[in-house]
Amino acid sequence: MGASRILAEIKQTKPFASLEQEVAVAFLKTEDHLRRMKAGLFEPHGLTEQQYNVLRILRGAGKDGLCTLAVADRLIEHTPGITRLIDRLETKCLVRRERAETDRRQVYCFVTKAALELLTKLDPEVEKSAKRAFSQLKKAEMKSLLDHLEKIRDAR
Amino acid sequence: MGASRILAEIKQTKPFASLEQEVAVAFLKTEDHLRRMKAGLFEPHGLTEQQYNVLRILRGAGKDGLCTLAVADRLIEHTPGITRLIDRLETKCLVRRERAETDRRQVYCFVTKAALELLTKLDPEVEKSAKRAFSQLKKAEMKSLLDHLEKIRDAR
DNA sequence: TGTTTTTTGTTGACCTGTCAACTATTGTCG
DNA sequence: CGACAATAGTTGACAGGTCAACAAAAAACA
Repeated sequence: MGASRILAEIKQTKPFASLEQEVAVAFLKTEDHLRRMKAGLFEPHGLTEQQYNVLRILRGAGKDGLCTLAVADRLIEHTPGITRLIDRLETKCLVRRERAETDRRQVYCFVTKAALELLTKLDPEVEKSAKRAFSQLKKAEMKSLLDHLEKIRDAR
Repeated sequence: MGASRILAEIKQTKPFASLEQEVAVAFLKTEDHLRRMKAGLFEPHGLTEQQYNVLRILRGAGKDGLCTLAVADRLIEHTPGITRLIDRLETKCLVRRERAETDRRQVYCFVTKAALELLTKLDPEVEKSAKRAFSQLKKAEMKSLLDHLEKIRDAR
């Protein structure tokens, strides 16, 4: 039953080549599930998940701001996309950019007041959504999941 | 130590609002890790992960082929992208398409011989990659992980 | 000082995901 | 049969991830 469940979901008849491949597919399905959930959360506010992540990072940076690549660094993802991502946030007046005087290569980014208000409104929704997403897991299960995820990231 | 590990990875100082949010971030990091791993696997063969998935689905369908939306259905992801995805596979001569005679709206897709050969070459690599990705997990841990992932997908 | 290297950020091109709108064909129902 | 709805697929537009190439400024170095 456990094994056949994922097989049914992907409409395959052949069994998995290995337990590892079954985990890989289950992971993919779960990723997708969570991604849709989050998209549904942010979309009503005109944000994408990545845009929200950038805003959170910038809120964390406070009024010192952060230069562009430092934002990219803290993001899951990396350099080239960040410029355009922040472009869109600037267009929406959620981010303000300013070239550094000391090092004129750097561009510092700051959250605007509007962004802070939006984030404040989103905070409880994000929390609620996370609680719901993992509502079927007990605390101990979540901890075990955290541990497994860590081990996956540690594999070489 | 467990908790501070992810905090360090995302270079945040504030603790997580909740265990649930910590799991969400850990999940995101792990997704990214796996995605890069797979990209590195397929890229040398000129394929993306999605293209590979489509080829596997079509191999599974055998010489009966599958109509376009049936492929999309079996994919994690959905309709509109599928046309262009298959366009690119057709360009590479890995997929052949044919309009159905009985229902002229339908377009059936088939893997080509070249695609089958490519898949045969990839099979052991995919298996090896999956084994390595989850090499730090014992069998029981993988099963527990499968169970947790299922519970996440079940949450409403 | 002047040349070279590194850092910071940006742009172009391509692939994918997503939504809305659209075509063509088939099915339904009065 | 003819209007209308449903189905299969396609297209356009935009967000994002990714790579390679690039410009500007700063740092290193001879």
